Amino acid sequence: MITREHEGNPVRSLSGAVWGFDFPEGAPTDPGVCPVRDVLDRVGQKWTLLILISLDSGPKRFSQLQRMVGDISKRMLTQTLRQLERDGLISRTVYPTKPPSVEYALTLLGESVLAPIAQLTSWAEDHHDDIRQAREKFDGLIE
Amino acid sequence: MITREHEGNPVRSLSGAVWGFDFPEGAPTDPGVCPVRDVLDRVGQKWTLLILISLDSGPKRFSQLQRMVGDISKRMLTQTLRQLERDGLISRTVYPTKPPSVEYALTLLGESVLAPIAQLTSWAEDHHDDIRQAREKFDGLIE
DNA sequence: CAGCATCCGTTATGATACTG
DNA sequence: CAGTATCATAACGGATGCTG
Repeated sequence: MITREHEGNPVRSLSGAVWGFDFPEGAPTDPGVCPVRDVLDRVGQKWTLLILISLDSGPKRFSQLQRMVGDISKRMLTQTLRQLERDGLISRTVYPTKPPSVEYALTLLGESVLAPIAQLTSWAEDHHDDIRQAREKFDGLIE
Repeated sequence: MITREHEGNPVRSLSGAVWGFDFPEGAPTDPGVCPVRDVLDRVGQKWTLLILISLDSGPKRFSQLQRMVGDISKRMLTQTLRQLERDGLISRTVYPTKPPSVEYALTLLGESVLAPIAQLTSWAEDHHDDIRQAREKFDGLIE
């Protein structure tokens, strides 16, 4: 739900029929109350998608992911992996070898989110020419 | 394409068959080269979706949007609208009345992006219980 | 009404060094 | 190997005041 409890505020519903959820006034983007917001935020984060996509081809170890994703720092890799783990999208398994190795893998939930994400990236692929042209036109006009 | 020109870098393709694009090493998230990244960034931005959804029910004026979206500042509303206009997702029409009124509306491109976005928000709706439970479990374990 | 300019605090991200 | 800790910086976002 894109909603926020905001006592005493008038609530007007927008496109509820189309979107399947109500869309009241107040700040509909308050995280912690709005899981849609959470998901959207994750998607927008710099490394989340790259990691999920990397894991789509099977479980990977920490350093393996770091090489696959490219120039991500250990700091951001750790942070993003933790978030994804907390959200239940990936699993983390420690093998007590020496030195230790840790394996990350998509959970069923993590696999399921890749479908709608693929829709979005597919749209981007299909329309990036339109977007590029629109930008050139726009930038040409303002100068 | 989630790619970056990174001269002299070895390029390994990941899941190209599944994702419809190559996914080389280097920093695949460099904006300006990667429209997918662009779109994803927009989606993750705080107000983009709320504005697009608001416009889904028909053209709106500036102050009308500000009321609908809730507590967005004029600054952010202007900024986000400009971006969307530049990307060709919305149109901006100025009516030279006094005082002036400006109407924003979805373009065909803007309408088309709402479909994949609806997929994603729908997924979030369907699975927000799973996510919430995963978080509780995770947070319970680390304390 | 519909902005734009400015200031300023918060958050996101990166670089680097250290550890079990 | 797989992190953690610390520091620095850049991008984001909000508040306010001004203007055609």
